[in-house]
Parts: sequence; structure tokens; C-alpha cells
Amino acid sequence: MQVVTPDSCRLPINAIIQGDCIQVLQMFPEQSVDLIFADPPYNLQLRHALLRPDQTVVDGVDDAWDRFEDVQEYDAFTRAWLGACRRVLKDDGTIWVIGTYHNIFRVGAIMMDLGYWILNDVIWHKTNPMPNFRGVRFQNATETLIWAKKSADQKKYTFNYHAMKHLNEEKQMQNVWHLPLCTGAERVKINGKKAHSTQKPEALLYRVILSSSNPGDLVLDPFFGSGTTGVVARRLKRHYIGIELDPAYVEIARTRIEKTPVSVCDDAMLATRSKRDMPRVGFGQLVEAQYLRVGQNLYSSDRNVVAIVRADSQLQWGNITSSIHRIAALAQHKPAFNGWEYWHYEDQAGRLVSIDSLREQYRFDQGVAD
Amino acid sequence: MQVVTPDSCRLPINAIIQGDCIQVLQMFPEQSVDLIFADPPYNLQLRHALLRPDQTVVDGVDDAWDRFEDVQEYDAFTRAWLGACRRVLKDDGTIWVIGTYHNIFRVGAIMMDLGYWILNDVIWHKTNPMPNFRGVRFQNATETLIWAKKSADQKKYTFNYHAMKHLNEEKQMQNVWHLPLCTGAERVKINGKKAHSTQKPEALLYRVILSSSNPGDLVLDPFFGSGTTGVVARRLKRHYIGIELDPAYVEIARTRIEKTPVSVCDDAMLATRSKRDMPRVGFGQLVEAQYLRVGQNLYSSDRNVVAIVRADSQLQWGNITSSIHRIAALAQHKPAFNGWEYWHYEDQAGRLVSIDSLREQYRFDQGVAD
DNA sequence: GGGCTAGGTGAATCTCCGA
DNA sequence: CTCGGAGATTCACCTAGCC
Repeated sequence: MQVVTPDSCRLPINAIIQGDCIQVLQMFPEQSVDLIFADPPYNLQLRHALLRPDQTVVDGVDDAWDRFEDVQEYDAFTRAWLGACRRVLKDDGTIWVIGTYHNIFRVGAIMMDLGYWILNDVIWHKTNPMPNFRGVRFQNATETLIWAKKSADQKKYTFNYHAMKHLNEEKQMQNVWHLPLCTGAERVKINGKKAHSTQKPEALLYRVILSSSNPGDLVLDPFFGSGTTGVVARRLKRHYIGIELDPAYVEIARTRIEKTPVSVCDDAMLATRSKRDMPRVGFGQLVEAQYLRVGQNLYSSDRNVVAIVRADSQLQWGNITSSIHRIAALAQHKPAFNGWEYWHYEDQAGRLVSIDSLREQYRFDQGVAD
Repeated sequence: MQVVTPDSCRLPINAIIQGDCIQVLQMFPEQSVDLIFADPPYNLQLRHALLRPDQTVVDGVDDAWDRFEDVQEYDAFTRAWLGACRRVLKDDGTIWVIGTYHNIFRVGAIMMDLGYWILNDVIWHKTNPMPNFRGVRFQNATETLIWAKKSADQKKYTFNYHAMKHLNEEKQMQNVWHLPLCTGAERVKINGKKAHSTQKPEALLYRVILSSSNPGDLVLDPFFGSGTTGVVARRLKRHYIGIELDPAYVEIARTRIEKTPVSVCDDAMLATRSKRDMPRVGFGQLVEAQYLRVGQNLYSSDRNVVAIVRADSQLQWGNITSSIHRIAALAQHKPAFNGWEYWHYEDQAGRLVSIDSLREQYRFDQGVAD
């Protein structure tokens, strides 16, 4: 009579496996991991070098692992690893996948096709993103994480609602996370150069693992890279399995995890930025929201200076176009001036009212809507 | 002999067409609109077609098939309207599509498949989102907009970078927009109940239209709904075409737009001119017109580099003769540099003044002369 | 040590025109 | 088509070095 080994015993717990995750996962038993975090290649398709305005070169992602023949190949690859992950995921487990607009739509559609059921799309809003140096698009300040359960009718999954609420100053954690890039001392470097071109910040993994797993759970990362998932899992007393193709990365991750003490980090460092860090109300928002009309006149308190509101929220004063502050300064021959104090609009009765009161009104209206 | 009507005359400008956008768009000429904003339905209606946890189980196939049927229908619908939109979009136009995690991944993947090339995914971060009442997920505070051009190799498209930068307090606009939901007086109501369940805020459309179109452009909205696109297009002096299936919504939108005052301001208040679309002034023109003298010295801002203006509008630096750009680059040991930023002349008081200001002066003088 | 400045850098689909 | 030159374009944060 054959003795059946418990599934979990056939898994190398707290280990890094060097190999292609699609093949390695085939050797795992079904339904054996509690949580998956996957940071697959994004297929960025960067064709030219990019220069900063000072002509220095941006060190972009040109790694071989991010190059695919075409979209079909990328889709087939994505379907294969997501399918393999789904097989080894427990029926009450969930998966996180991170990406950008280059790949996340294809990834999300394939996840749905495979039967995953999306719980949230979480936006990582970077506090210090790279600018758009050429001024031809909006500054790309986000990456997107898809959090999904294994199937639509899955009843159970782990979500530590209150842990997230505590991290967020006792308010519900939103699907937008304001976190800085991985830089400075946290960034793994070899001879002064970054060891991995896309190392994720530990704070990001902290939220992922803390929110959707429990101590003792098994966390799988099929694209282990520099091993951030292992580092944070260890700190939070979860087990981990990392799969990584490149032996060099395996070694980097192994060294890094060994140096990680098993301890809990400072929650305060990971807390969501509070509202006072949110963008303040700018003059542009008043124009957009029609608290002021394009073409409307603004006046100095003595009505001697008149300027026109433009669609781009600058003011037009004679043939000069500039900000409310700059034109207030110019009109008074001062080096600088606070335009919020200087400018007034005419109310329906023809009285002058400070534009600063509109800003208060805007804040009030938003507050009421909460 | 047949008289061919100009394409634009076959389009009902500033009108709402009642009908299915896929059919209606077939009657439009190719390449006839400058900008598209689409807020498609995302009711996937999958609730009753739930997938079993294990897809390999035989009796699970029926459910899986039903579900797949529904998604296929949604995909076919999405492919049809996005394809129809692409046909009527001008080759230098762009498209915006808004959605949530329920549909945006399928929409994005299909857009890529159809040849659209994504420029940004823009996150609308709601300042006042609805809470997650049951506490089982992160509070869903976002919707996603995909901004795309018609093809990957498309060279030209409209992006009013500086208008956006002015709106954002002189820093480049990010792909995350903090805007409140459409509430209060802006929300169209009938007998106290909201007239449309997903009415978008005008501030959102303000950014869409202002950033990626110019006054006089034609904006198409194939899912017109309550007509926010038409209202904002009218405010910003763009033309619009709305297509809407439901006659009740057509009527609501028509009434609403009629009540919107046509903007009476000067077009100059609506457009932000960038350096890129100003007439090019060459360095030679400044020399010819004697804004600079032959033999005059030009200086770097720290006066460490000095060159002489030649009659052929090149600079002489030691024994090197070349353009203002090339010598600025050589002097700094850089592969390239913008000479307009680098070089200065001495004014009568001996102060250094950027030669770029001379170019501005030249443009101004020419404009006055016109 | 502290404060200041200069320099470096990050998952980025990053120009346009004429010869 | 390619090639080359003109010329437009950046934000937050970290580190090293100097006073």
C-alpha cells in the first residue's frame, strides 16, 4: 500500500527554485499555495534610447527577459503561467498580478478568460515617478495590480480588512496606494549598479501580503527576481516559494533574504499618506469645475486691474498671459504676490468677491459629498 | 456626373443621433472626427453564469460555456464599436475610453488588437467614492481611462501639454486625476431622481477635451448618455456629434445642451500656444535682421565660453565654425544641445540676456507688422 | 554634526522636418 | 525610405562632497 505524502511536504518551503515557472509549477501538487504574487515581464517594447533634457541617458529596461517576438507570443506565455498558477492555487486563495498599460489589459482579459474573478484593480500611485521628458504624454505615475480570486463562486478568501483600515488612519483602505519607488538603501546594488532593473518596494509587498494572507500561509512568487516577496513574507512570518529563471537573480535573492531579520517593520512607514498630503486645490480646479467661467473677468479690489480667465487657468492681462500670482505681482510692480488674495470676481449683484472664497466653497462642496 | 459632397457636410455637426452607434457610424465618412470620447456599457451580466472552482470537472463545462458565451458577446460588441470608431477617426486623431475593472481589461486588449496604440492609462481617482459596505474588498475609488492614438506609427496627435501643465500649478500633469463625482446641481435630475445612472462630471470631460483637441475640432461620443461631452465641447468651442440609443437620454441631453450658454470668449482664451506650433525662427533670421551683429560675442551663462557671430549665422569658437547648437554641445562635451538655451548676449548695461528672448522679440515684431 | 549644493536616477512604448 | 540637424523637454528624492 502506497503512503501518500501530504501535498505540502512535496513543496520546497521557503526556497527559491531556479527554472521556468511554467515547467516548475507542473511538478507542484494542485491547490497547494494560499497566495500568489506575480510580477511578470511587461513587454515594454522600448525602441529607442531616451534622453533627459540635460542629454543624459535614461537607463531603461532592455533586459532579454522583457523581449517577445509579438503579442501572440506574449499572450501565449501569459496564458500558460496564469493557468499553471491557477492549478496550484488553493480554492480559497487569491492572486495578485502587477503591470502597466503595456501589458495589464492583456493580462486582465486572460485572467478573466481563465476563470479568475477580479476583486479589485489596485493603483500604485508612485510618489516620485519619472517625468515625461519630451512633454508628449501625461506623466506616467502608476502601475496597476489586479487582485483576483480563483473563481466567481468562490465563497472564502482572506482579506484582513481591519489591518488595512489601521494602516490607513482608521478609514477604509482604498484601491489607490501612494508609495515611493524602491530607491536608496533598499535598492539592491552590485558594484554600485542596480542588481535588478525592476525591483519592487517592500512597502508594496507588505500591503499585498498583509491584506490577503495570514501568518503561516504559503506565498508563491513565480517571477521572483530580486526576492522582495520572500523578504516581506519572512518579515511577516509567511512561508514563501520563489521561482526564478536567471541563476544570477536567484543568488541575489538568496543573499538578500538571508540578511533579512524575521521581524515586523514599522507600520507607520507604510501608512497611506493622509489627506493633507493630497494635492491642494489649485486655481485650475476652480476653472474646470466652473466655479469660474472661461472668459470671465477678474478684478483687483479697487477694480483698476482687470484680467480674463483662460481655459488653461492662466490669466490674460493685456497681451500678457500668466498665472494669477504672476500677474498680481506684475500689476503691482512687486517681485511676487499671492493671487488668491489679489483677485476678485463679480457676483450677481455686481459686488466683488475674493476668489479665495471660491476655493473654500470648492473644499466645502467636496467635503459635503464625502 | 456626380457631385461629391465634402465629407464634413455629410456629418450632422453639433447634433445628437438616436440609434445604435455601430450602425450609425457606418454611414459616416472615413477619417472625419478629431477626437472620440466613449463611455461604453460594462454590464457583463455574468451573475447567473458562475464558474465552478475546478474547470476539469465534466459537469462544470456547461457553466463555463455559458459564461464564455456572454463574454464573447461583450467582446464582439466591443470589437464592433471600437472598429467603427477607428474608421471614422482621422489619422491624426486620438480616442478616450472610460471603464472599470469589470470591462476595461477586455476593452484595452481589444483596442490593442485593433491597432490602437495606448498613450496613457489615466486614473480618475474619485475624491468622494462610495465605501465598500461589507468590508470584503478595498474601497473602489477609481475608474480608468485609456487614451490611445489610431496606430503605433502615427506621428501626429494633439496634446496640449502646456495647457495641462498650467492647470496643474506649473508641473506636468500626471495620469492620476483627483476629481469629485458628479453630484449636486450638476447632476441632471428628473422629479428628484437622477436622470442617468453614470453621468460623468464635466471636470473630467474638460480635461479630456482641453488636453487632446483644439477649438473648432469635431468630438464624437458614441455613447452620449446625458450629453456631458456635448456640454463641455460647447463650452470649449469644439464641435460635437453624440450617438445615443435611448430616445429618453437623447431628449435629456438635448435639453441640457440647449441650456448651456455658447462660450462667447475669444478663441485665444481657449488655446495655449506651445513653442512647438509657433512659427520657426532660425538663428540666421536674427542675424539678417540685425538683432545680433556680425562679430558680436555670445556667452555661456557663466561667461566661460565665448563665441563670435559670423555673417553666415554660424558661430566661431576658437578654430571651430558651426551652428549655435553644435558648439553649445561641443563646449559641454554633450552629444547635442539646444543653442537657444545656451547662448547669451551682453545688453547695454553689460548684463547677459538669453538669445531666446531675441527670438521672442522677433516673433512679436513680426506679429505686429502683420 | 549640520546645512547647503551639485549631481544622479527611476518598468518610458517620449520629435519633427527636409534633403 | 533613411539620415541628419534643429530644437523642445523634467520631478521627487537620494547621495556625496564641501564648508
